[in-house]
Amino acid sequence: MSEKEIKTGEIAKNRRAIILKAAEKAFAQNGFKGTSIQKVAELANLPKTNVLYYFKSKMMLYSTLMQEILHTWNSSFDRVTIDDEPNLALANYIAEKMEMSRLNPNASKIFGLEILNGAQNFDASFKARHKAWFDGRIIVIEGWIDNGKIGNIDAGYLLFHIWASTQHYADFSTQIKNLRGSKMNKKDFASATKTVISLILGGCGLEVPEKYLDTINE
Amino acid sequence: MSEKEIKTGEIAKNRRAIILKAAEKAFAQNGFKGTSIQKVAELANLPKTNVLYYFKSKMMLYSTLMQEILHTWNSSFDRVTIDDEPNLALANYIAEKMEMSRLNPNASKIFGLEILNGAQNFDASFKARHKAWFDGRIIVIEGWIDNGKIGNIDAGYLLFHIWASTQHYADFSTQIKNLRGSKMNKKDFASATKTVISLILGGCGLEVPEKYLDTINE
DNA sequence: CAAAAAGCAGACCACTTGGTTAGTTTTTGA
DNA sequence: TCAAAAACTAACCAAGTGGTCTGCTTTTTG
Repeated sequence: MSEKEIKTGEIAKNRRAIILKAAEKAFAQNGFKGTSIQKVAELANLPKTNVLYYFKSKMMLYSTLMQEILHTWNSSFDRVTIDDEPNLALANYIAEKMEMSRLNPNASKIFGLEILNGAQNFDASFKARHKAWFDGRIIVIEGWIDNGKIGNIDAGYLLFHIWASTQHYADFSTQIKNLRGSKMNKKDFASATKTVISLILGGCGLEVPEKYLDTINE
Repeated sequence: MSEKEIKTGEIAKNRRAIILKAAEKAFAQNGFKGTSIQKVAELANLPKTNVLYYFKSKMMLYSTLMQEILHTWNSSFDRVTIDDEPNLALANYIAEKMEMSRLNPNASKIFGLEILNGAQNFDASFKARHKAWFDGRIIVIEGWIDNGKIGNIDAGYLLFHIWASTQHYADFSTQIKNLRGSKMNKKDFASATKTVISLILGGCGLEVPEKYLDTINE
């Protein structure tokens, strides 16, 4: 347990977590190129060399963080089949994505930045898995269309639409805050989630599941 | 016509345009911090000092570019009133935004990056104008709701939804290309535009205007 | 056609960058 | 108790950063 392996002691785990948290904040604001190790170190309240002690390079730090983020990217929609009801499956997926934007905006931002600047740091294997997931979900949605559970719509654009409208609440939180006058709280997110679900399901000609229906006094 | 003013000769205009084009590309990929003057110079095929001859600092270059981008941000929706038909007004707005994503993806990306990293380079006056625009549009949409032209919906979230789903096609073009297997062409954009319009208008309970209806063989 | 203005670009500067080395201090487990 | 392992960090380095200065060339203009 020495030399080149990742340290697993208590202190190491702790420090690595602190550094990753700081890195998440930094990378979310300025992307990979725009973030310096020094900046991460400051946010973590550690000397720069300490950061490099735990992560051998900036790239290694970024990759580790990206790995962690992608682990949290799973959702119940992964396991939806043609036998499920599209309105509930889609509504749940949207709600999950909105919750992700609320609880983990920095992870969303990093993911968004990464794609925006060309997904240079996604390896081929991830891209392939992502495409396989996408293709699989398309098949399910098209199955719903075929057996009349949902109106005719381009399944790919529908997925893009869902990603866009939910991720927006993380990526553009600054703008939203400026325009609304204050940061969105949990209740606001619940309300926004209902609106997004209502818009998209309505657009697909689906009924909104009861649990996502608007309460009367809103 | 000397000393400190902006040069207005033919060569100057030409060079400034070339540099701005290069800067747009560079900033769109890596944001303000992540972009070096050297990189812009390379893209413009000019020595670094020549870039600094026309723009006195990196910040000045970025500000000029941002100013230009914001000038193109206007749309017919700015002038929509409560007397207009919401379905046509919204459909046109969505179509315009999609066209912007198609023709000017880099501008969209820079705008998105700027907001994502906290809108640090937007001055207070722009933020105020933007908020005034937003508030004005909210009033129009709520007017439509009040006189029954459109179902009850949170007007702010509706606008966010439109921005998100249209801007997505610029910001996430890399992902879209990877998943679809090829870059979206003009026809694909037309199809995506129809889908987005159909989703959002459908979600609002509005009829899609004839000119944005899907053709049969799609 | 010459003087003035504009355009151009190499040399240079202080500072920041990612990263290494080498040595010290702290923790841990037999 | 004490040596080995882990944690830490100051000093340092080469390369890249934004930006200036200076002097040359080209273009414009009276």
